[in-house]
Amino acid sequence: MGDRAAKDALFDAFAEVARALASGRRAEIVDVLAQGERSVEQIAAEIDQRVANTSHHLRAMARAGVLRTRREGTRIVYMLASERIGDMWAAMRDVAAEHVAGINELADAYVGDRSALEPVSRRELEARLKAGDVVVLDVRPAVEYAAGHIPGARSVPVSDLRRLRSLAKDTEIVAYCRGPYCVYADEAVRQLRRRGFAAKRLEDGYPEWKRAGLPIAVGAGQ
Amino acid sequence: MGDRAAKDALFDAFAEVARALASGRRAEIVDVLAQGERSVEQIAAEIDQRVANTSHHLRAMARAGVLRTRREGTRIVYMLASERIGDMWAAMRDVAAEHVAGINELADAYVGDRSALEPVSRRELEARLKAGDVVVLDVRPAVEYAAGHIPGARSVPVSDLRRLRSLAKDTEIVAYCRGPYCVYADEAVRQLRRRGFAAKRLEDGYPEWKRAGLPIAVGAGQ
DNA sequence: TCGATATTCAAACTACTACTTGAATATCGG
DNA sequence: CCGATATTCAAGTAGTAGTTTGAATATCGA
Repeated sequence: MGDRAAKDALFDAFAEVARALASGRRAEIVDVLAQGERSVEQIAAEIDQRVANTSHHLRAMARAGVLRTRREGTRIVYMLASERIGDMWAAMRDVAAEHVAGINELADAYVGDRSALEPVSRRELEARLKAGDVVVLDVRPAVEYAAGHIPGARSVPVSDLRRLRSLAKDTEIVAYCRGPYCVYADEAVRQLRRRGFAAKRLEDGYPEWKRAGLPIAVGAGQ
Repeated sequence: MGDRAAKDALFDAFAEVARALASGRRAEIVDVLAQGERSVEQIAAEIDQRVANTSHHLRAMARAGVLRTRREGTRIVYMLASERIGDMWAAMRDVAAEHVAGINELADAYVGDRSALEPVSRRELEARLKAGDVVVLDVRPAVEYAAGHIPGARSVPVSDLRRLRSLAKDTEIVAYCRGPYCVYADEAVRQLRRRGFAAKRLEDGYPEWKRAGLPIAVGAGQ
């Protein structure tokens, strides 16, 4: 007991969890799976990688314990092993946002200039939802809405946004999507503003809302 | 905006934070620094590594943003960049405890058999501290006690435990140390029991107590 | 300024990791 | 059982990480 070899082995095991997220592509995978389970092919498409390479990453992560699989007919569906993985990913992202030099420049390069988008905090959105003076749009793909969304939000994937007609010009709109580094809500807000609506984005996204213990709704509804 | 290269760069930056903890030795370093700042030499001693190698790890971690340094005369003192690093380490450890196959066997191999030690939860210790029917011992080195401890706890490093005299045989003792995988409290409980005391250990340690937002005290006192 | 102490650098070796390509395996619908 | 689809395996390459050794640098106290 207490010898160096045993201690090393224990901490190596802890480190394996970090190693499972210690590559940009694997971080992307966790970010995608935080929205819900996906097949290998879907994940490969989202992270812009070959299927074989994606499969390799997925298996490694599953071996490390952070992912689980389920068979669905001919395809294998991967998912986060538990919600605690999402907590860890959020902690990691927050640490990066706080401490990694240049992360803001990288974020800007990816999401573009956000200064005009006036992000709304969770707390503020919660209050305004209660007051009922805001229309909330979930601009993620419809399957993600169905897997869970903010109660009262309407599902309008960015791709369908043009078809949106039934909104008074004077109602204020808040759009949300996958998280702080997701561009769907940005795109939606820009488009809505061009059409004359008063639109803002939620500062983060659905997973953060859920993680904060705020009420959620599930199903295709609305 | 939104192109693959920018997205890859952003997520690579997130991954760098994970990479900073993706080795057993670096995980040990975070675990040590969660107790308070340390010089390179002290850290090297705690993780049983050469100073040069330790320095190498420390610099890499500082470059990634998870550590900060301070000069103190001839030595460089390293510390966690912020408490959020500790949160991330805790999330990582919890994920490992929940999902990594064989982690319990590795932990047993390191800390020995704990089944007889009857760990006490934070909640329970809090209640019993309020009721005043328990003696709490902080069995970490004295400097760590001084950097922060549970209010009302008495500082008795394991090495000094033999000298402890002034305790009635019928008072119940709860010992705590650095965390769930720290062996000081285990050793203390075993020793106290051999001497006829009713001793148990806190299930985790001081950092978890603090992270849970429970009251803490600072200073050499008592 | 000089010696002692603490830390970092440089070079070298070994081992591992990410990604690609092409083949192999498993399931489903007919 | 067969073909089509989805996923995984195997082998190879290029690049990166962990550790060791010995030298270099920086600060302090005299």
